[in-house]
Amino acid sequence: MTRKKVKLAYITNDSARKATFKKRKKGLMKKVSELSTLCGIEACAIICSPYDTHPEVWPSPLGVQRVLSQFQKLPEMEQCKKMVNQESFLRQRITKANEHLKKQRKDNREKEVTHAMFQCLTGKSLQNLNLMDLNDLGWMVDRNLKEINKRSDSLKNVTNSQMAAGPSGQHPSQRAEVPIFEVNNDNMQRQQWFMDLLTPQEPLGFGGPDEMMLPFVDNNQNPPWSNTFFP
Amino acid sequence: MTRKKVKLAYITNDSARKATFKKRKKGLMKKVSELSTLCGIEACAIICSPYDTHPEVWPSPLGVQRVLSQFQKLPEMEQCKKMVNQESFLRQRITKANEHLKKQRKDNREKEVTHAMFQCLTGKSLQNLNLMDLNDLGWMVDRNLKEINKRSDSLKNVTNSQMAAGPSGQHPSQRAEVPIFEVNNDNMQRQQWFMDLLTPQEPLGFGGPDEMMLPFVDNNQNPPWSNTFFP
DNA sequence: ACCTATTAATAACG
DNA sequence: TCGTTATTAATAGGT
Repeated sequence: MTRKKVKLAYITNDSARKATFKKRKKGLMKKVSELSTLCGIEACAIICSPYDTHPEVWPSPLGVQRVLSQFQKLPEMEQCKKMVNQESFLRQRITKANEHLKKQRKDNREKEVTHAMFQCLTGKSLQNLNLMDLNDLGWMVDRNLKEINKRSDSLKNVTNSQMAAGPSGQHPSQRAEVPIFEVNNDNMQRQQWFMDLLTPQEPLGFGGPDEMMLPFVDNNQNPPWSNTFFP
Repeated sequence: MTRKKVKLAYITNDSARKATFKKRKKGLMKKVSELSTLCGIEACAIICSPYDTHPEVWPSPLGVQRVLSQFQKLPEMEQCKKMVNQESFLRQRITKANEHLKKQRKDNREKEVTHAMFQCLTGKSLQNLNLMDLNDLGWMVDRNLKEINKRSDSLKNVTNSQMAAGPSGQHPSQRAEVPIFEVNNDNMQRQQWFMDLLTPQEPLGFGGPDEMMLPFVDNNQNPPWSNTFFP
């Protein structure tokens, strides 16, 4: 799984499949060995392939027999209970993959909005952002301001403590307790600002028709500050 | 394999061992599954542990039986041939680890000598370097000069080609074909320079007694430019 | 077979 | 236990 993310499917190219098989068989044996060593348990692996005349085993045929005997002691029904393994295993992987996808989308969205934010800082117009973009942008700006104020407060506290310990600080009276930036939590006011800003238009993304549009924008009306992606 | 390189030994801490077991069991099953899918072969894994009431298997008890039957068809002797697996497996890993160690030492050495080289560029004296250090340093300086000249030549060629295509370049007559820096390959001359430079002293490393000495320096006499580490 | 860019596995921590 | 993150390990594709 490198150079390119591999598709989990039968490799049709013969030589590639053989190469992969050799590499992965080795890797797998190593893993079994490590698991056994690290956790002090018994385990075995058996790999049958057309590339080898007999099955490859770990740790050794006798070791395999030993492990096998434990497995075969199970009554038939117990063995069948475990049968779901295969299916539930795949289900788990699908679930996990979906969760991962969701997270990735959220991360992507955050990156997009951050990008838009920096575009603003370079003076770019907000005209090309649609309502959802502005919504997310506002949410993120708020979050950032809160973090800045939080950081600012903690720095002030440190400074104050230092001044209390040794009065070498200067102009303590100038340290106000108000946030550096005011976080406006008045949604109605902001919504009005949105309305002033928005002119009827098609959604264009940040950079005109040449740039990618923001994906995953559904057309449901999301009220401002009620985000699909955030928090 | 992360945060810290793990020692391949039984994990004595109970909770840590259990956590590792769970993670690695999952990883192992995934690996078996992938190998089977990608290469279209039959394989199975059986893991016995005190954490589970019955052995964990992949792909399913029936799948295991199928694979097992192939394995058990082997005559006793064939099975025993495979017995060496375990031992030869470990031998291979030891060999590989040693190779890795060797490579790491070489890399370390290269970093040390590079460090020394930059120290020189900041005007630091070479007095504290021993013969082997100077030897390696010289080797590396030469190598770098060669690369610089090579790069210089290729750039010149590009420029010349461009000038041939469109004569917009200027002062072509000033482009000499001599290297920017002359690489001195006369070992005898350099050896003399060494002798002039060296005064009887203990080996001190680069930065005086507070800095680490260069490790892996054996006391055998290496003739200049006949390196243990390089190339 | 070896190399290296890249992804995957996972140890430690919260 | 679960999720996160820094780091190491596995390995796909290329030489």
